Amino acid sequence: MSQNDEHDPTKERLLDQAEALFAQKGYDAVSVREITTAARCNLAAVNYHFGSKENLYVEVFRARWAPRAMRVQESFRDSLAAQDEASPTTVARALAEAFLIGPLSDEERYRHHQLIVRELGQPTEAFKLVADEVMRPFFRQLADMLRPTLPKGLDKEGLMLNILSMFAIVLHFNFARAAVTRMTGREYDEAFKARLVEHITEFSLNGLGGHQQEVPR
Amino acid sequence: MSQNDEHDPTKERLLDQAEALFAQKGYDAVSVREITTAARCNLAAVNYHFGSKENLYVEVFRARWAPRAMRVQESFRDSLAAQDEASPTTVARALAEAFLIGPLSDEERYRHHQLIVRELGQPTEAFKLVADEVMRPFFRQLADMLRPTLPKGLDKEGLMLNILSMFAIVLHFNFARAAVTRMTGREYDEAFKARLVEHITEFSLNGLGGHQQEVPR
DNA sequence: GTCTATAGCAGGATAGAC
DNA sequence: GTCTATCCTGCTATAGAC
Repeated sequence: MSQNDEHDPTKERLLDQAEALFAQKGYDAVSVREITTAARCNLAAVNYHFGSKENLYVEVFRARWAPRAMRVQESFRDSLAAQDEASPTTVARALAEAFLIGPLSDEERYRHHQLIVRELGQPTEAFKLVADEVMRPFFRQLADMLRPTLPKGLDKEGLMLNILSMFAIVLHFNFARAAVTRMTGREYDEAFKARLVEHITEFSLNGLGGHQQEVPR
Repeated sequence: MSQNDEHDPTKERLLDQAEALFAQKGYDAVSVREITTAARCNLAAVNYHFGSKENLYVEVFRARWAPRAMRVQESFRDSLAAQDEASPTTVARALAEAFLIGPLSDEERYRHHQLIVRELGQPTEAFKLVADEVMRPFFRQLADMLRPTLPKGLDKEGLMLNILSMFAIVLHFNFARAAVTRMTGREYDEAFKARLVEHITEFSLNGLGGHQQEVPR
């Protein structure tokens, strides 16, 4: 915590296991004992390295969650850069791809979205970091990309609402897997994820309206 | 629990306070002591009336959450019935109105969405009830309404994905108030909720595409 | 930096008086 | 049906040996 922040193996293991458990069960349902056991270290290690359980939670966001969010954003920008222009179509598709397929493993994606959705509904100390250093800059980029291509009548707030809605869908299909599987009967295999990317792209562009035409790639 | 299920005042107060607290903090962060104190009754009352804390949680969904979901669905059907036909436009608008304005007080809406989103992300015993008795029948109704009006090329699964996406947006704007307020700078007053209904209707119909034209009422 | 041991308190649940 | 008293387990955090 004090000087050599990275590469203390115990600290790293604690962050890994804490993230997995906080994501899976939520902050209150996880005990420090559970974390230290999973990290194969001593009970006192959390307090030694992070000061408190709460601090460890915030540190999970700083040291694990936020960097991973950056990887997703980079993946998004990369697949956009491969396109000729940033049309709403390419932006919507790149967004869906980055968040549903993207650079993360299934396990990482699961953790990532469980953690953020919990923060969205019930913000804690970690939310400042999430909002100010991750969401706001990314939404600003998206707004800058989309603004020139969308109708003039759309004000700044309307643009933000559009972005939030696209996000809502992407988050939901990652977060509510259990419910989606239950309602569609489909597991989250590669085929279904590809199907979801198609759907999200299409819905983000045309809503219920435009299911006739193909979405250009 | 055994015979006269309703109208035991203590039991009712327990359900009310338990719901409020579970919604606000999540199951694990709430203690039985906290609930019984808020309900102005004895610590032992939870175990007497519900057998256990976990059972009380499930009972909150059965006796409070599900009936309220039914009220929202009725409100949706009522505002649709006032329309000439169930076009995608009227369906989308009625959905947004039912969930964002609808028959619920702000407090009820808050509880309702906190509880369901928690279940969506991390299903418990209560999820069976939510999925089988509330979500699935409602989605089926929506599908029946929308099917005749949408393009023929849309298969059953595509229709379900569209419905899930509309839901994702509606849930998100109720659940992630804190984040939405942070990103837009707007409080959830009547004006903003009306704005959100417009946005959701428009986005559900046309996505990013159709912001030029007005949405007919 | 990692360990053991333990303080100190809060949790769910129950027994039994009323 | 409601209460008090209490059991027992588990929790976070810390002190101090190594």
